[in-house]
Amino acid sequence: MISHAVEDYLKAIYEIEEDVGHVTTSLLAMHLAVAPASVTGMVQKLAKARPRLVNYERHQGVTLTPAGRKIALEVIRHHRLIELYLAEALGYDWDKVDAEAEKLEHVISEEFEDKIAALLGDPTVDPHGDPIPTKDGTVAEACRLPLSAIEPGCTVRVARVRDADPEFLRYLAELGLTLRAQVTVTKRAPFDGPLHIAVGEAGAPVRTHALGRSVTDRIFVERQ
Amino acid sequence: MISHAVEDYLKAIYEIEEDVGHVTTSLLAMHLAVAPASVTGMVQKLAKARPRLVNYERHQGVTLTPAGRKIALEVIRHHRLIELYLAEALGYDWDKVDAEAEKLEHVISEEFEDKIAALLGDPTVDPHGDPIPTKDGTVAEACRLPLSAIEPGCTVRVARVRDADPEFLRYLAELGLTLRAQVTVTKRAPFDGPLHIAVGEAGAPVRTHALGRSVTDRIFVERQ
DNA sequence: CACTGAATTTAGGCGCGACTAAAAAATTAT
DNA sequence: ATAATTTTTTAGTCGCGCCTAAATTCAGTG
Repeated sequence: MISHAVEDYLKAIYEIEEDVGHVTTSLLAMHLAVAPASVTGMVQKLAKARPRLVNYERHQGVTLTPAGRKIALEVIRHHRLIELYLAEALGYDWDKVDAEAEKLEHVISEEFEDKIAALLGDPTVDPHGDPIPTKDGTVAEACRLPLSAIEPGCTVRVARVRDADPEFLRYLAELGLTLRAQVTVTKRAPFDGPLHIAVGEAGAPVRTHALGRSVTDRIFVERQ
Repeated sequence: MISHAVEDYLKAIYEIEEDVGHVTTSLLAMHLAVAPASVTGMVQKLAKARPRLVNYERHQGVTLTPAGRKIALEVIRHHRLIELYLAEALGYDWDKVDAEAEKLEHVISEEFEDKIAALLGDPTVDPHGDPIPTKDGTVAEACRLPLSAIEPGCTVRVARVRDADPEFLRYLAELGLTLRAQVTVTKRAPFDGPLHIAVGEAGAPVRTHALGRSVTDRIFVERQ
């Protein structure tokens, strides 16, 4: 039996690997809100497990083995399916879904997974635009074009928000910057000045904002 | 923070208290699939907790304190709401809902509870006919009239099935004996002979069965 | 190349909730 | 009333996942 803790470690390793590249003890410790020494201990256990779940050599960081990656993706699939289900079926706001999914992801059965996936029509992204891994363990390439890189004059759509902080998500929602919202970049200040944007669909009231990099770097968009 | 284990103990104590009357160490051990010594240990802890969750004196059995009962009822409310939600919203068969709810009951938030309760229209019974405690901790009197006590000639409705065994529940479903099914008792054999019944609504095809006490004692009915 | 500061690992421990084996208490039978 | 049986409790352990404090190893600088 795989414990919840192990699932959390594997998921965290996958996520850090994905958006930092190299997984260190201290990054894992921060991500999991645990002391670095605890991470070392657990990682050593995962490396000794049969089948091995991670590759580990002291001071060299951690990588997932195929077996470890498989489990990580199953948990992430659960997480993102549940997030979407909570939003679609129960009317959750997008800032609340992460915390609830964090707990549910470890306990739902295969049957539950299949039922909500079918009910949602085998969706490909969760409410933050993160891709939902398929049952056989493939993940679509995530959108990696930050709003901060868009030239003035371009119109794009919000495709992904890379942050789970409820306060940040509520802030974005207030600005109208929800998933699939249309955004036109009107002006880009030199250096690291704010980005001026207009949010809204054609024909609907448009709201304008000036946003710093800490915001625009976390919003990924797709050209239309 | 209340652990899942503590919640399971309090729930088990409540359930045994309800349908046996006196809660002994060994009954609890069986119910929880745990060694009797483990029960003694945990019960002593619950009795020392602040606020005290159970009343306990060695060799005298256990009872819930108001604080313990409150927690037990919250967990049971979760359990039964989830069972009904799984059946209604996700199309689960009634033999599968218990196992899934057993895991989910410990992790859902208040918000989740409220949302599914509202979505189900504040229901009063779960798919097995067990009453769902209200949020303020009141429980409707459960139906206590066993099918085995019904006189030949009487027509009743299935109001509650007091068994969580999936195999048993599938067996009942096969006979047509689901919640709210109409049953007419046609003949009662002397002593502990089988009870002859006819299952089905007026105008619909009726199926007849002969059932032993081990079955008819677990089915509770209401007169129409 | 040695020094310094940061990151990582080792060592030792703790609380939780389970276990087994053995003692003690309660219940039932003689 | 006492002996035999069952139930319950005590005593002592174990694995898990976390902690802190104290080594150790790494990486960047003079």
